[in-house]
Parts: sequence; structure tokens; C-alpha cells
Amino acid sequence: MKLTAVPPREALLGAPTPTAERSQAISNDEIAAVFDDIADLLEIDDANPFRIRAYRVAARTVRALTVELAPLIARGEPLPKLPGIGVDLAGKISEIATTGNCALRQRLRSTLPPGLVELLSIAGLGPKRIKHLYHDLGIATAQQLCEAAQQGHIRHVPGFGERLEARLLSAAQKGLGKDRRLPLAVVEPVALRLIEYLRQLPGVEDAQLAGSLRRMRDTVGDIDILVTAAPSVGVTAHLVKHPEVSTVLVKGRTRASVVLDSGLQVDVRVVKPADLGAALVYFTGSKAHNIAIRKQARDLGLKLNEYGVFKGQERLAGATEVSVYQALGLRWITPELREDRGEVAAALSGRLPRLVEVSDLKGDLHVHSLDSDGGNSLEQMALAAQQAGLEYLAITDHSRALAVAHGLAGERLLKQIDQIDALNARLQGITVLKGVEVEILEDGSLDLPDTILGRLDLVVGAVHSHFGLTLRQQTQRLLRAMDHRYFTILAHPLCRLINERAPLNMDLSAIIRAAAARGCCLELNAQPQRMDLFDLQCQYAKDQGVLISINSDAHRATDFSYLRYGVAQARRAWLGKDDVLNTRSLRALKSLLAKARGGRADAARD
DNA sequence: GCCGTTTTCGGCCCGACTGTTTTCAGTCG
Repeated sequence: MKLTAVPPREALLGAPTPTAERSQAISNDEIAAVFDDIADLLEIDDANPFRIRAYRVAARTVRALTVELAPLIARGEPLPKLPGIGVDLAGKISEIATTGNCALRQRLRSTLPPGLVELLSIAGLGPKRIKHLYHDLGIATAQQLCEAAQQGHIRHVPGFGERLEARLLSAAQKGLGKDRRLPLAVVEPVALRLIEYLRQLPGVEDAQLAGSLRRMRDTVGDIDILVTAAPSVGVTAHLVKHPEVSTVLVKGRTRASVVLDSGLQVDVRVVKPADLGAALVYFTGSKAHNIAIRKQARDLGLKLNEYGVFKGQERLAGATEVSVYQALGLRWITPELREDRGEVAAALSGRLPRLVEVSDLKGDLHVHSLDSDGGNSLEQMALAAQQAGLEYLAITDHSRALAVAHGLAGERLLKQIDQIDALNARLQGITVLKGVEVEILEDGSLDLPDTILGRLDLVVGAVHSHFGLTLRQQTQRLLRAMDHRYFTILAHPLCRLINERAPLNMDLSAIIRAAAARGCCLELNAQPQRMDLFDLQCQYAKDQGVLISINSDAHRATDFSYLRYGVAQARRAWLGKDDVLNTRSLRALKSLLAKARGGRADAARD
């Protein structure tokens, strides 16, 4: 579990806006970034740790909001009362929203060299050591740190020594990034292999996943594994002997951290079986959730740590997660919800939602075949969908403008429609719907004429080009596309690719509100590199009454397994079965699609 | 900097590991 309080900088409801083309107010994400920056600066300034935490908490709170604050402020409306944000921070939010900056940040920046904040990202360097290095040796950048270490100066600073000097040099040179995050689906198999390896050691009772991997976050920064065994079993010694381990960061009897050849960090903890429940809660996190339930413990006069729930010296619970939550007066909270976004209050009052499950999915509405850039035939995809437990799938090959994917022009699509009719006549227990993933062109028009689109069961629209439009242009483009009478689902709305392409520069909250008004659905694309939309955005869509379609975007018969990741993301968004379009039976789906189309046609006539 | 049927001041989550120290500070999760 990664517990550094540096949240992802991705844009949520509104991508970061280039200053040259700021046609919209400052986003919540940008306000949060200012607070995080202030917290970094305060750390180096050796400020009160609780003041620093207040800024970190405020950043997280603002980032998690589904309502944009700047427009509210611009309209002169009062800020809603937010937990952890008092008079001072509310004032700073207004200041940032109005001016784009904050006097406190400017003052701190003017007194500290800009490179110092960077140094915080070097493993083993915290604010105290940075301060010492700056005062004694004038070190203000990673480069200067390396030079001083190579010349042997650092070992002479009080509190430092030769070993620490070597460690810092190594960390600075390797740039052992604390911020590197990989897609869940990439990390999961690595973690499962390690778990198998640890289980093979005699004396190990069990090994389990914890951390953000267990919470099924879309990206994972490191692998957390909990092993139940006696400390004498030598679990950490076994771990460091694993052939994929390249660097040992720390190794004690009950805890070890290593880096794999792939650059992934692995943290392993060894606990006694009797402590497993409390340890699982603790190491699953998130940090914010842990703080929230510890506060709940304190409110009850109890103490919670990784060994159990305690009343004075007496241990009340700890063997199972259920017992830990129960001792705190809470229902068990599924790991996907453990982000301190209201789940503790819901568990306290018995109002935890019943979340969507993989088995609730009846179909997949975004699937490709050999006709465009898929790897399998229509029939193979249909049979694979059936094998995956689905009752229907929509074939949605690319349209003509996406030539690189052999997109279909009208005639080829009409031919595919006939083939699907023939296939449906042959197949039993699975129904193939006729669809298309139609290109949304630069001006927001669709790539195929109504005469073709009108023949389909559904139209999935997507952007694959012109990612660099301005916020206003991109938003207008998508709104115009969704306005089309046959438009059904907006596929991968952000068009982000994890670690490769940033989300589109657009006003997503406007898109979501428009989808609600027009009866369109939004996709939660479950391709591991996409995972598009984010959880909070799905939650906002749900709040606005927009149905989410969890689709695999399968290009091969094996890709239906991705649906699992989409469902996990939906669960993190508090979505229930009814919030998801493709949990509907085929009959209910068809009636819903017909109604949406009819409603849109009526609206067009008005 | 926030917060309050203990409190408007004095708390604020808790423990393991490392390295530099002779009992603990700093970092990390």
C-alpha cells in the first residue's frame, strides 16, 4: 500500500486547461494541486505537521468532489460545508479559484529554492534531512545531491553517515520514483506469481493481496502482500531470494520492501494468523480510510492498530476483518469502497450500497471482429461471450474514417448486418446485436449517414483523432455528436491511455449533464490501458441519472475477461446493478434503446 | 489548520526499520 499523501494528478471533471486557452474556470483538480504544493513546501519549512496534514486532507477532499467549485464561487454562491475545510481554507479556495494562485504559496516559494520540493521524491529523504543538507552543504537539487555524495561530503553532516550517503546516492541516481503507477491488469499477474512463491515456503500458512491492488484501483503503485506465518519462518529472507528481485530496500523479520527487475516495488508483511483481520484492514488501506476508522475507534474509546481493536490492554477483535469492523460498530466494508468517501458513515448507519457484480452483467456492448481490427470472427466472438456467461453482445466495428483499423464503410457494414442475421439464426443462447463504433469527426458529426445508422440496434460513438482541440472545441464536438438522433453510447469518453495519453481537454461535467438530458449512456471502458471513465466520474454520472455501460472493447475472444476490471471500477464508483446499462435483460435493453431513440426523435421534431 | 454532549485550547493514527547513536530521530507505509 502506498501511503505517501501524493494523490494522482489526473484531471477528473474537467481536464487541466492550458493557460493560453483558459475558456473555463479553474478546476477542482487544479485547486487541489495548489494545496498539495503548499503542503510540500510547508514540510520543508518544518511547519506544524497537523497544519501540513490539513492541506493534504483539503487537497484530497477538493479532488474528490463531483461539483466544480470555481463556477459556484463565480456565481457568488457560498461554498458547501466540507469536512476538514474551515474558514481559512475556504478563503484560500476562493482565492485560488479567483486569482489562480495563493499568496501563501508564493510566499513559501520565494523563501525556498524550487528544487527542494523535488528532493522529497528521493527515497530516504524527508524534510528534516533535506533541511540539514540545504543548510550545511547548500544542496538544493538532485544533481547537487549526487555530486556531494560522490565527493563524500554528505557523510560528515550530523545525523548522516557513509551508509546513508550511499543509499541516497543510489536512490537519486536511479530516480527510484515514488509516483510510478501501472495498470491494475499488468501488476495483478506479477503479484499472484509472488504470492504462489511465498506460499511454497514451509511454515507459511497463507499469503494474500492487500493495498490498492486489493482495492482494485485502476492503477497500482506497488504490490502489498500479507503473509501469515511465525516470524521464525524466514519469510523476508525467502522473498529477497526471488529471482526477479533486483534491489532490497529494507528487510526486517516482519517486513521487507524490494524492487523487482521490472521496477515494481513489493512490500511484504508477516503477521500471526490471529492478527490477520486487523492486518488486512490496515494494509489494504487506503490511508484515508484507515484514518477515518481509527477516528471511529477513538470516538468509542478504543484503539485500532494492525494487531487488533483494543480497549485499554484488552483485545476486542482482530482475527477477521468482520470482527474488526464489528468492534467499531460498523458493517464490513468491501475493499473497493475503502477511500473515505462516505463509506464509514454508510457502514455506521447500515446504508452501504449493494454493488454491481460481474455475474450481474448480461451483455457486452462494445466488441470488435475481424471485419475491422479485431482478431476473431463474428461467430468466435459470440461464442466467447457466451462462454464468459453473457446473453448478448453488440458487434461494434470501427467506421470508415478510422482507416488504420480497416474501418467499415456503409456497404461493408450492411453486409455485416446480413451476416449477423444469419449468425443469430444459427446460434442458441447468445444474441448478437448490430452496432458500430462510429468515428466522431472533428466537427462533431458522425462518420456514417443516418440511412446506415438507422439500421443498427445501437450506435457507439468515439473519438480517435484530433485529441488536441481546445476545451471549448472538444466539448462542443462531443455535445454535437451526442445530439445525434441515433447516438447511444459515448465510448471511452476521456480517450486517456494510462501513462501514454492524457485525458481529453473537455468539460466532462457538461457532457454528463447533456447525456442525462438526452438519454445517452456513457461507457466505462474496461481495457486495462483505458479504464475510462474514472470512478469519481462514474459516480457523478450516476448522481445525474446517466446509465453506465461496462464494456470490454474486446478485440480478441479472450478479452471478455477485462469486464472484471470494469466492474471493479464501477464498484469503486458505488454503482449498483440498476446503474449499469448492460445488466438489463435483452428484452429490457431493447426496449430501453428503442425508447431512447424515440425520445430523441421526438425532441428533434420539437 | 481543523475541531468540539469531555474540550474554544489542546489535541490531532500508529508502528517497523534504518542508521547513527549510546537512547533515538527520521523516514516510510
